[in-house]
Amino acid sequence: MPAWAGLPDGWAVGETGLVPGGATRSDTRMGQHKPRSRIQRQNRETILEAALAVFSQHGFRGATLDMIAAQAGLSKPNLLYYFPSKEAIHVSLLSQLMDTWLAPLRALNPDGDPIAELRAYMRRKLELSRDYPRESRLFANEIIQGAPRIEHALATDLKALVDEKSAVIRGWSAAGRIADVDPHHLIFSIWALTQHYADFDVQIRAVLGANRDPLTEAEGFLDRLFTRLLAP
Amino acid sequence: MPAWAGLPDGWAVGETGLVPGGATRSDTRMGQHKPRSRIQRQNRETILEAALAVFSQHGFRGATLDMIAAQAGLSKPNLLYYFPSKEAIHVSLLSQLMDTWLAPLRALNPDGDPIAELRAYMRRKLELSRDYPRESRLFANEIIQGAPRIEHALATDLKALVDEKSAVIRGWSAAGRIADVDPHHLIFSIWALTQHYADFDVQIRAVLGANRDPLTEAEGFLDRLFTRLLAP
DNA sequence: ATTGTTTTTGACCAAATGGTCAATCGGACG
DNA sequence: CGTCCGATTGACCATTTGGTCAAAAACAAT
Repeated sequence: MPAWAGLPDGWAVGETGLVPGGATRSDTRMGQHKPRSRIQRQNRETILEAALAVFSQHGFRGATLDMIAAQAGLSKPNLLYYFPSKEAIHVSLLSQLMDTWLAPLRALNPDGDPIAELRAYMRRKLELSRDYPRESRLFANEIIQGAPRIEHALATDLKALVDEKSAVIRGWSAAGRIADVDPHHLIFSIWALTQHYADFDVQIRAVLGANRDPLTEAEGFLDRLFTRLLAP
Repeated sequence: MPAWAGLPDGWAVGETGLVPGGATRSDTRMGQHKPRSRIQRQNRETILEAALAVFSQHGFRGATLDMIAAQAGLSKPNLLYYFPSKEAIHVSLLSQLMDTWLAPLRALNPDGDPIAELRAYMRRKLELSRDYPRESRLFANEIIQGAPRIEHALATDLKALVDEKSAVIRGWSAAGRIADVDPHHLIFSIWALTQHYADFDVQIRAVLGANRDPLTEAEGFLDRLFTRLLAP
């Protein structure tokens, strides 16, 4: 199963999945690509799971269809029976990822307690780093290389969401309920600090040495950090 | 010229540069690979500069010798006259980079004012993100993919340096001159927050929209953040 | 000019890689 | 049992790519 199964999700968005067999779906309603057979869903999931492992570790170009096929336990032509191309697999992963990735920010409740809400947001993002490091690295790889495949989503969906939540945070500042910090950079700092523990995992473990638990320690550290930063 | 020319550097370390021509250096002292002709130094620099641009944008496997050759204005066989392989170019870049990258931490002065020292460290790292984003991304690419080529340096050189400076910071905490925070995670937070502005540049600009200057804003934000975090 | 050395490159090569295709397999159903 | 259709794959292909090599330029020293 895909790693993000059972998350505060919402599917939606892109999903560039062309149905195998080539034939156009007889379904008239647009965007209704679901009716795949049991075995099809199964294999698509297997492939995406394998592709996640390979893409996140080697990047798009570093990954080969053979690697993904081997990891999935399928033949290469069989991969291409379920996905039209290597890029389609990649895009499919990215579009699923976006939702999972933004869910924690979506959940920021304007009516909750400001500091509690922001700390909860940070903690949820840290949980993603702990539980879904491969997804984090897949995303990081894409952004570092200039986000060729998701730049548009960043400038539209992501920007809209961040702007919306920034307004909320600005309101909290104005009301004196949290310190007066730039909301955008506050959000960036949450991203940076939490994702760092997934993306730079090797480095962190190399520096800390074995028998220390980076993610657990991070929780305490970051909690203190944001508490101090946000105190009015 | 390489982008990091004129930095608080120190060369040293690896430098896996085999001298073209195949002949062994007559120099008896080990590690003395320098005596290259003017044109050789020139072309090696041109190649490394081009390779930095290409590797940092496409990752190791995403980069091709043809891209690098084109960027450098040289023929592909000519590249391989100056470097034995694609990997040698990459390693050469990484080993130079390590020094530049760690210089700011090395400069942390145990006898200075704790908060001023740590803020200065943060600011120097942020300057690296502003002035050498390609180097930052090259490094990030390598770490994300498991640091296959520099894991050893991380576990030895880097760990040693961080441990050393951590002891200093712990001393400051114990003396009540800064708040009691875990030194390792404090350093990680500086890395995360500053490098994020280089590595995730596209995302940040997409979210902030044009006509905002991320790096300048970041300086103020981060200064406030660390001031609040470290206040005893 | 002549000779010797360093640089440069066009032509090639073998391996890797994304993708195609015709043929085969397998199971559901009549 | 036989038919049909989705699933699977071995063989194959064109292109890309890291790397080689022998020959040609450049250049230096006499």
